[in-house]
Amino acid sequence: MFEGFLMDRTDTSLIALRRILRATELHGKELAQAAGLTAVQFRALQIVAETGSATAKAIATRMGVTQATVTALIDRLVRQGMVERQPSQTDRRQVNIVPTAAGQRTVEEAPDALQQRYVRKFEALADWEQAQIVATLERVAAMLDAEELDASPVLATGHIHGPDDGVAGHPAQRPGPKPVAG
Amino acid sequence: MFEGFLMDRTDTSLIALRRILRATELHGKELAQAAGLTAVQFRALQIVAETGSATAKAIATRMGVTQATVTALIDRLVRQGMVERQPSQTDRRQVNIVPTAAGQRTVEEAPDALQQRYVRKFEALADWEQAQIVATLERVAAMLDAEELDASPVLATGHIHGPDDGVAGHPAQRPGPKPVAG
DNA sequence: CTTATTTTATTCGCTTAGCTAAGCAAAGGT
DNA sequence: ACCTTTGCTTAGCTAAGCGAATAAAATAAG
Repeated sequence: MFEGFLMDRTDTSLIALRRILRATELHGKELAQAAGLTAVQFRALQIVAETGSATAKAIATRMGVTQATVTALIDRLVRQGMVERQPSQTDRRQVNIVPTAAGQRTVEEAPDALQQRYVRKFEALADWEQAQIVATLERVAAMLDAEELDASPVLATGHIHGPDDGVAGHPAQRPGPKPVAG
Repeated sequence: MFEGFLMDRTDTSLIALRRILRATELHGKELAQAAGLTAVQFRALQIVAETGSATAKAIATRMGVTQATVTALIDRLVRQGMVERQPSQTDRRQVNIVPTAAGQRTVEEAPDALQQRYVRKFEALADWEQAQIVATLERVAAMLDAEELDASPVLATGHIHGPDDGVAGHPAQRPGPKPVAG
């Protein structure tokens, strides 16, 4: 290959990618700060609020962590009055985590500046431009995640999709992110 | 999913974005696991190895955390034989963190599967496709990060291409993202 | 030159987040 | 009725982060 400029383009794309990551990373903190919760807590609350109720298992799967982690996480959310535990009647092993009024409000009122900014700008684009962006993003995503990899719209905070988006699918592979050992 | 009517293009693009984030997130763990370090540790080691030496302050600034955090982080890297502390002669307050041979090797040999996969696929694309991807990614990045945002190629780890690709630059501004409160 | 201020790193105590391993209780199978 | 799986919790550990309090060196004032 012509090392010269071909390489340059690869670099450029990597850097753009990095900017995207960085922006989202910072956004997470920003958003959590505004809501008075940590990013992880907010994420869990979001999942709960999205469907109105979720089991610990479901949350763990969605977040890619173990149940034990979720237990502690929910403890904190309960302590802050964001969610409540409701033992399920259909299956008494399970516990349904439901948002409190405050929790629901928190999620709904979260500024989510980043996404709003993005959405605003995206929707201001011409039709063909939008189409092109979608096509490219999907292509890049495919290049990165190689195998299929559950892409539930976790980024989507409020509004976006309807209330009862089943979300069911969730191959739930990736049993545990298995982070490094000590 | 309900791509039918509920899923407009904005949604689709957000989901693609989310896939990209997710892939990178997982990649961080993967990479760290291969290197025997956590993602954060690896990142710090990377910074140190990049320039051959860095003060705690510099690392803190680059990573956007406090010095206290860096101290503990470096402790762990020292314990693992990845870096060493070398008191500076020019300014006896500061401590230069330098990589050990093992640490240097670790950074250089890090597989960085994600990036390699991406680069491989990217470079297999037709010329116009590459150009289009670059243009779109930059556009999206601009939509997301709005303001300035030091976009140094931090993603670039073992870096596929040549040994001495510039990379130097690093404005090293970014006074400190002042991460979320606790 | 002496004193005050700022800078750099560390230590201490605490919180969040993550894991594994053990355990209990409810559902299901055979 | 007995195992087995499933769902959640507890307990104990590590990593990562913070702020506050030092300690020591480098600067700035005086």
